Amino acid sequence: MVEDVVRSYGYLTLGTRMKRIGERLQADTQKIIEESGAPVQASQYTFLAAVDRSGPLTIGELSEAVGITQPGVTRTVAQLVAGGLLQTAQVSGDQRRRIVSLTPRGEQLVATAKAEIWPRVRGAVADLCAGLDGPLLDQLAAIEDGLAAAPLDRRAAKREGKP
Amino acid sequence: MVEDVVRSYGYLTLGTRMKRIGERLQADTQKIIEESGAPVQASQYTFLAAVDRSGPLTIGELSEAVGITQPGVTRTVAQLVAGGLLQTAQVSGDQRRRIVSLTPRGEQLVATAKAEIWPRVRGAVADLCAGLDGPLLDQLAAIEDGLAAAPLDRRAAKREGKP
DNA sequence: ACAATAAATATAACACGTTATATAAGTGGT
DNA sequence: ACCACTTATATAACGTGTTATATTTATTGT
Repeated sequence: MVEDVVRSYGYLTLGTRMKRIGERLQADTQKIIEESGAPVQASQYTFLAAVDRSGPLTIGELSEAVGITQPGVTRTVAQLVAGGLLQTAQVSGDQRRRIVSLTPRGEQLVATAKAEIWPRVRGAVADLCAGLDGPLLDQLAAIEDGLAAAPLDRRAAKREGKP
Repeated sequence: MVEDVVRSYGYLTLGTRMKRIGERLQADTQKIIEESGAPVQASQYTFLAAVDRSGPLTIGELSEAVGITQPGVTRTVAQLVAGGLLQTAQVSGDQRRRIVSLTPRGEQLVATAKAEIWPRVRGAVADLCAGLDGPLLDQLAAIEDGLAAAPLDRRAAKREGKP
């Protein structure tokens, strides 16, 4: 067994470590989403959720809302438009802006996600993080250990098996 | 001002959020590295640190040590070999394995990093995380706010200005 | 009114992780 | 000895973020 350098180095490698945990969580979340058969990537839900929550937004506003840079938003929006979940329209009076909104299919997908998928994800993460407290690095270690012991999708299944 | 959806959604978007914070930390770290003129990406330091810490490792062991998948390791090692910082050798008795070790230049780069760069990064992150405690989501919010107020490279500079 | 500047979005090139699969080398049972 | 299986690394295709820059449309100062 080789030592986990990222874990051993503490604050020095905090960025790498948080990114790594985030990717792991997203991958696990993706499995939960796939069990439900929704044709969406975990990261794309963030976009749908933003428009659902705040109403139609321009590309720039959406960029602020989801916290990624504008080129990233432009691309993901294009994918979701191609998938029939989002649509864009021009703003009257400013030809530069485009307003992004949910299509009927997008609305429906969000409604289903709200009812069925998001609660499972939230529950699984809450299960993972239950009782966490104290120094950040300790909590991160607990999350890593927790994920190794039982990934999110297993936690979601378990919670529904015996509520 | 638009609402930050990832932050508002709590546990549901924890993966996205941790990934985002990790990327931000790495980007800030990269700035500190560049001030020192080292020809290395932040994420590549992890590889050098692993070999430095554990001695020569196979690709597979390195994959465990840095916590990323084997294809990712193969690629990054190839880049560092091309950059003259790592070298690989065959294991006698098993032609499949390759052993990765530091070149003299790699050794020197690690020595410099240990003396000059890593302490600055560690100090800046420690400054950012000073006094953090309590629930995970609160700590993440504090980190986000802290980074917005003063990125890591500014914290590193400040600490050296008035110790 | 128009030239210069600013703002919004698009495009290109890259970084760095993933999964799936190919290739080559060892191992074990008959 | 050899066939089947396993193990170690390489390669390919993709996801999703970034920065830098181009393009198009507004805005502003003279």
